[in-house]
Amino acid sequence: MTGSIRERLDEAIREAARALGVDGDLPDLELGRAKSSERGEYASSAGMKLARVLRQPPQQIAGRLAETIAVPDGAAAVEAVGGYVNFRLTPQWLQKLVMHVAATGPRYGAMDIGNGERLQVEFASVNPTGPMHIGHGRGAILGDSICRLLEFTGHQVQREYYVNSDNTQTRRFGASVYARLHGQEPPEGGYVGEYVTQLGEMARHDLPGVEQLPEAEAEPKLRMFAMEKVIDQTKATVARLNIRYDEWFWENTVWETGLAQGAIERLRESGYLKERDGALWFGPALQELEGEPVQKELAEEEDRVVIRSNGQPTYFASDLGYLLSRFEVRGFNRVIEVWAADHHGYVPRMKSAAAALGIDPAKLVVILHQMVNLKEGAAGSASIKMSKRAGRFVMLDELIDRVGSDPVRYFYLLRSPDTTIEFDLELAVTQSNENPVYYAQYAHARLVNVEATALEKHSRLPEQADVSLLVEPWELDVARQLAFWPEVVEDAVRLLEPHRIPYYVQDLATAVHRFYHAGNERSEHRVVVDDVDLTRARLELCRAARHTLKTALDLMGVSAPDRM
RNA sequence: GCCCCGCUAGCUCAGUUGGAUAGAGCAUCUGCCUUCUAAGCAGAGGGUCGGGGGUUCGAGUCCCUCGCGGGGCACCA
Repeated sequence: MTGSIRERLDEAIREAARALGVDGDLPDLELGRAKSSERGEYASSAGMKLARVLRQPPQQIAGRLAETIAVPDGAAAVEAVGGYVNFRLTPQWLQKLVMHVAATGPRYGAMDIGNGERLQVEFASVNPTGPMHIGHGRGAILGDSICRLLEFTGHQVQREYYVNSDNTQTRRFGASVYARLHGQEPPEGGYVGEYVTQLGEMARHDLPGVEQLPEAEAEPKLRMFAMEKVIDQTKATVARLNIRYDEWFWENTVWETGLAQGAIERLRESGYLKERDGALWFGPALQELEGEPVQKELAEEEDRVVIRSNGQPTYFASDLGYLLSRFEVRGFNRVIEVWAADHHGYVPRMKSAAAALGIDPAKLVVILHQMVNLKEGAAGSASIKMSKRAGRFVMLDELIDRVGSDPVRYFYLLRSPDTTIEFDLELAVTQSNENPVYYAQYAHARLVNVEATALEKHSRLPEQADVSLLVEPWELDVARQLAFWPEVVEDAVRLLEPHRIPYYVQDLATAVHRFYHAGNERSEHRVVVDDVDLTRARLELCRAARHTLKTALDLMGVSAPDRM
């Protein structure tokens, strides 16, 4: 039983369609979850889809499909209604599924989609000029969960944090620390947060003599010192959120290893670079002049500076070397970038750079998530963009302190990357008790508890569960939810959308709570009853649900406590 | 001005390539704890899916257009 039941039903109906004489390309028969459970769990609009090809009325086609189709394992009863073909999962199949899930345990839903593909996910790479704020938390949690999903589905994932160490921002940061060290205000465009002053104090202590050095000598030392402190803190913050990185990759290494220089050289030779106004520019449009067609998407990209007229490279130059590091030196088949929406304009530039370097731009996948804005003001109406430079932000650590890692992760993962989050810290704190994460965790804790109770009461339970005893609607409802899990994983991975997981968890937890509650209504519906066979069968269901709940929570990086 | 994202119940949001009466959580209201965990269960109210056109058997979903909100359009990242 690998893959989703949805997929197997889809194959079955396609086969039936071919048997009806549809040859050549089959249209998508749109087999998916039925909107209303009264019609079963799955439905296909195959009748309508094939009406044109078969030149028959939809109703008739659906009827013939329902007669022809061979559903694997007797998984579902098939019924034609109008032009639709509806599938209702059978109790027998659901019962068998419970056994399968209980036996598979934490691996239920895991599938080999990636075939061991080596890929890198780079996420939450913040300028090392200050602590992470709640906006960065979104990218960090999203990226981490994407990694978990990919790992769960047969990909070999490397998790990377790119430390932007060599740029105008970090130099301003160094200059700001220098100013604070000398009791001065940070320079124009510098960093004003309290932590800058603290970094200055730490430097005074840890870098003896730095105070006496002239700025030109002191600033690079202070910059490096401050960046390392910031990265140390970033590592700690991220660890609190149960986020793991394999590599903290420093930008300066692409220069020290000559990768950036090599990339520039390669582009120069292939005619993508030109000098203008004393600077070196990258322009994919140049290639077109030489008769080489350029992909439309790339051709729209404007020229970008690689080396400034003052001789300093831009971050873009580093990124060229960084591309080579990942695709050529380290040989990842694909790289997934998780960026905030304010970087969206950078996507075509990176893709065109990749193409110019001879890297398939399709292998550079960019996931954009919208911003997290601060909600402030008496009316609570003003939406403010966070700014590290201006010291106007809510630190991620503060949020974790006040709410806790699990609710924070759940809160962020619940939202699709496409929606902007208006964040109100006070509201988040007061509402954390209503965070749906507890609902799911409680379901898990209940299952653990009831399983323990069962083993306590019955010292000897049958080895094998007789799952045919699982006949109550609330029991089969749990099994039904379990049947949906693999397709949820499929969709979440294919679309790289982890937010599908918490919504599933909510549904599964609801089924579990109802199942449990049936025993509160009438004691004969409890898991632990006098009848050992019945107890054993329900225990099997508990195990199956508990494993799946735990697995889903794991994919979100959320804990599954044994008691609450 | 150009580009990207959003607009769905009072609030916060789901809704895979268009499918049959539009969903969840929170909030509000009504019931349910001597029982395996009440951080729970059952029920109720609540909607012109931002407005207007279009495409077709069928549109929250696709196209056009307008409005509102967020984010970009650097020799910042």
